[in-house]
Amino acid sequence: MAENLVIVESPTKAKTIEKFLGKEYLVKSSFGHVRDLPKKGLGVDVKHDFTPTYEVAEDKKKIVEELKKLAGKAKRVWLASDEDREGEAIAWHLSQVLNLDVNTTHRIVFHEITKNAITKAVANPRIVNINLVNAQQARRILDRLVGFELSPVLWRKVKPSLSAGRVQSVAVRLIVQREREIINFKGGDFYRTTAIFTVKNQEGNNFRFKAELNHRFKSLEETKTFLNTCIGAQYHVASIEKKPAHRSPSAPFTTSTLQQEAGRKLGFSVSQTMSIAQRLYEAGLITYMRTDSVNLSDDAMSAIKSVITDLFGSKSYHKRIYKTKSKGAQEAHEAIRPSYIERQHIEGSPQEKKLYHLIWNRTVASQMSDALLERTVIDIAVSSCDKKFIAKGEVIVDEGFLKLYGESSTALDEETDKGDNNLLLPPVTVGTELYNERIETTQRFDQRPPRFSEATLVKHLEELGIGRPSTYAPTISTIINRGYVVKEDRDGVERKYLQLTLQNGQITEKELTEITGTEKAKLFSTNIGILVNDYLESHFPAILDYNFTAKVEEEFDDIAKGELAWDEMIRRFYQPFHQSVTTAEKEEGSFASSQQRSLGTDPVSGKQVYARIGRFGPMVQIGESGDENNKPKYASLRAGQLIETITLDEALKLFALPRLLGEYEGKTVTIGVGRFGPYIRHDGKFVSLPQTENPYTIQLDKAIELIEEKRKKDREKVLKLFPEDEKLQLLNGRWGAYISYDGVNYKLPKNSDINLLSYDEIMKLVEQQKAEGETSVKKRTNKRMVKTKK
DNA sequence: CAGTGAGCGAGCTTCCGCTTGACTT
Repeated sequence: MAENLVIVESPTKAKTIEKFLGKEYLVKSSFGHVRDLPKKGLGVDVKHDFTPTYEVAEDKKKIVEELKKLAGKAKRVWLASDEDREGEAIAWHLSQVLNLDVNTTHRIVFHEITKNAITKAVANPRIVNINLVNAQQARRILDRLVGFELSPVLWRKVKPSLSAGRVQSVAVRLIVQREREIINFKGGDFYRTTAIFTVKNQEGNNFRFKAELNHRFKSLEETKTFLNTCIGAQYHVASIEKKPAHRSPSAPFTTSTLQQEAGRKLGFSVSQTMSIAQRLYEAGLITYMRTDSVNLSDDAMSAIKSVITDLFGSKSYHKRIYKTKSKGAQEAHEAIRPSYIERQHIEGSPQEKKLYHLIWNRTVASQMSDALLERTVIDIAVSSCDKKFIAKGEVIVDEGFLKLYGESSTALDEETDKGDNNLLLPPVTVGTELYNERIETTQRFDQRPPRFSEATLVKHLEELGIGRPSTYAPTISTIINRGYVVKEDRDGVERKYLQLTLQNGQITEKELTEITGTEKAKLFSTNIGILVNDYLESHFPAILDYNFTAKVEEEFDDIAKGELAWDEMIRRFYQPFHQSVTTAEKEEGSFASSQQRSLGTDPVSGKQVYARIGRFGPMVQIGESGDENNKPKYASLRAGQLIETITLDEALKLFALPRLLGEYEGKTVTIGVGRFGPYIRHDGKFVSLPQTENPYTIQLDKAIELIEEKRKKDREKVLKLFPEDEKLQLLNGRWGAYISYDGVNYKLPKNSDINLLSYDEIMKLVEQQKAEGETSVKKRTNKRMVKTKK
């Protein structure tokens, strides 16, 4: 029996450490926090010094029991949870549930998993730092008070089951505010001018290159005037400037930067990145994936040095120590890096390989030399005016770290519009005459602010110090599950633009079209997200303040230093906060109806048209609510439509469907639009409208034609019927024949001849598959429940 | 794949941070 019990947070970590410590040490994991406030109810006695009630959660009871048993047998227990606020609290909770004396129990920490660090830690134990624990308690209690007092206000004033919190509500606010910036964006247009020049090089060949005019024209007239002055003009090199430049590698990955880069370079979602990283971690291939540290252990540093020297030579090595820039970083771990730098390639799924490769490259590149560049700028004078064309070139003199890790634009938010950079420029001297092949001026438009992707949202939250590495992915899930935001692709729209070309002394004008505003996997605020945000912003501005977290973090720091009592801090916060909750609860009426937007008057009835959120979601309404004799008409908004931006025309269109076309076979024919697009409804059946048909103008005869077509298809679908039981049918589907019984589909064995199968044989197949299905039915209903919950 | 657009009816929902499962498709 081992005399020493060491408790860490992660089971993977436990396995690794056990190897370093040897036989006398048993290393176990607590699987994170072991106790917490109760799942239901506030769990904080606000009347008595905010005393918290802690409980061991149902799913933690087993592990706590096991640890208790082992702790009882061990001679000495070492609490080795992470070296940060949460880790210290885990150690303290452990001491409480395991009945250990908190004043004598050994507390050890290490922020890298190396033999050296661990033996050093074991040699230098301390005891639990109660001030740090208190800072965590304050954090936990504050979050509980905010979340569990604000959410019920939303249930009463907006809609049941909604939620609000210090982190999620600010995340939603960022997205809503950005959407408003986009709505209010008034971009102008301008004309950008480029020219193609040629010059003979030393070998006598023509060298072509591009240059851009140092002026953007505001109108078409100005543009034309300029082009006219260029007819017959001469061009020569006015000046040449060569400048060395350099680029440095980025720091090794933290959780947030890994999520951003995996999103940009590999197209992974934030949660995808985390679960792939988790697998790599559990396989012992990378260090811990939830970290805010950019630090590398000494062992790793020297391994990186030798790898670089081996692969690229010692000239490519450049030792660099990175410092974290993110607010509130706690740095309990290392940066995310390969566990063994020597392993450049791993076995695994394609995704695992890609992510590992990204981590390996980033880590090694972080210790490599700068990339050296030479930037050349050539100014080209125009004989007929004082404007200049500027040709820019960039040549890489020494790749440095770029050998491994390609340029990553730090400004994730901005679409890169770097213009045209030539890789090479001709070897010209000042005064050289240039031949102008063509001048092209193109209408361009100011860019609206970009929408958030998952990764750019994480980036902004991190910059504000809001949320932790372990919560970025769950926070995104929460705001999507609550319906505050949706993640989707949206089609762009066509936009026309002008292009003028001057060639051979002739100016030609062309109108071109492009697609603009296409969005892929972006976060869009919904109507309910906007409404909840506006409610919280107006009633609880202090919580929604982007600096709220930063401010309370300062106080948590004071508590950690022992300069402030945690209950005193909470008291000061709670008094005004609770007051604002009480005030909000006293308010009468529904917030949603107070936010009703008037769109104008309906030209048919002359009544007002409104948009707002109703009982069943966002809608438009013609006429006044509460008018008993003249009830208003209602129509739901379609997916993607916002109360804030819907126009009168769009609103009126919503009332055009469902449309009654007439009767066929004594039953009405109507046109509607549903989840899968426009449809014809007749005799309880639905027929999808093909893309070519317009639901607003289609006529009865065409609809009947489509109904008959569908009937014909359905008839062809039926391969065989059975007189024994009309619920049984053999049908022809996309993947061949199948059985349909009582509305449920079943498979036919491959290569079965449907003409030979008897009724009894087929029913046997149905019974068989029904029985097989039983086991998976539970799963299926589970899935459905999750979906409806969303 | 409807159309709905209250107010006496019962009880529930919710936070943030630590950790990994348990299911298949």
